[in-house]
Amino acid sequence: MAMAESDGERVDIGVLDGLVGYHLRRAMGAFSVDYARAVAGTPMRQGLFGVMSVIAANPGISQGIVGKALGIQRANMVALITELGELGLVDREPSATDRRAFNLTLTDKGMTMLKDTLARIRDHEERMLAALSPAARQSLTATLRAIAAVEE
Amino acid sequence: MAMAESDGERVDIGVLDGLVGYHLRRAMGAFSVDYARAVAGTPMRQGLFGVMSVIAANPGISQGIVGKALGIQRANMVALITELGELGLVDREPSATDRRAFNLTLTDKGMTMLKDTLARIRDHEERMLAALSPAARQSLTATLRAIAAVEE
DNA sequence: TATTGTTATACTCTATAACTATA
DNA sequence: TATAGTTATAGAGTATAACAATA
Repeated sequence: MAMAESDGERVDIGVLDGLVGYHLRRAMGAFSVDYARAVAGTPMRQGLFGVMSVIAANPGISQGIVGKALGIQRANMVALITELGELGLVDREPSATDRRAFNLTLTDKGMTMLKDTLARIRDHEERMLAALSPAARQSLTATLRAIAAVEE
Repeated sequence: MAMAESDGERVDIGVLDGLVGYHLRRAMGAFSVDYARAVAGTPMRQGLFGVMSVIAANPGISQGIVGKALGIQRANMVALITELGELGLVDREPSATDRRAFNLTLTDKGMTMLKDTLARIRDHEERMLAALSPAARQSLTATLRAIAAVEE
């Protein structure tokens, strides 16, 4: 028990095996590796895709609100939005009501990129979750949502 | 539906909400924040604790095997082992059978640190998983293990 | 005073390539 | 020739502090 693959052997990882946080970390790692493979050749990192998804669902949204929705610090949003602008995926127009803020929208190119990337991600998720029944997937999502909500 | 907290409002995050990878990311983020709080004032980052757990379970193990067990690259193990050595938590002795390798063991201080940190981590996990039944926690662990195992 | 976007900075985790000394 | 440990380096994510312009 409490083993991890290593060559052909298995190594006891000790108390770590009883910790949910460890398995969460490893699952995240596996997901990230396969995500990177899924979007290889495109500039769509996880953060960029997330931002685009929120903008698509809320045309004209400000970048501060996008950041809050995704748990991304204001300071870290800047480079993401700049990059999406340079890629021609997002338009940034001055807000008519608040001269400090910008209204973000996806360009046509951005909408196409979002759709294409989503298809790649759906394939990727199917690979990662192939062993899970639809019920198990829903249960997993609900559980992860409950965990993420623990942020007093 | 597909909302995320933001001030007092909720913002539609779009297609992102249907992706398990997104929720995995957010759950990991919440776990990491609370982990950091749990071990504040100690040097026990997640990686260091993991390495110590494997060494404790396998006294005399080499650092390459520890890395393989945890999915940590050889190159990235070096700084971890160096740091644990400087903290006086891990002993590194030359292997009698392979002059390239070192045998790793926890010092007494290391064993105490492992035990103390484990207590903090158990409290932290209890906080994060309070809403989940024992059955739900077991199911979560099994699911995460299955996902992490998808690494052809 | 508070907020939006910004710059600068730093820490952690992860990844690859190339070296050395051994095997 | 392959392996253990190492060095150097780079990308990505995340965190804080401080500033200018605006509210």
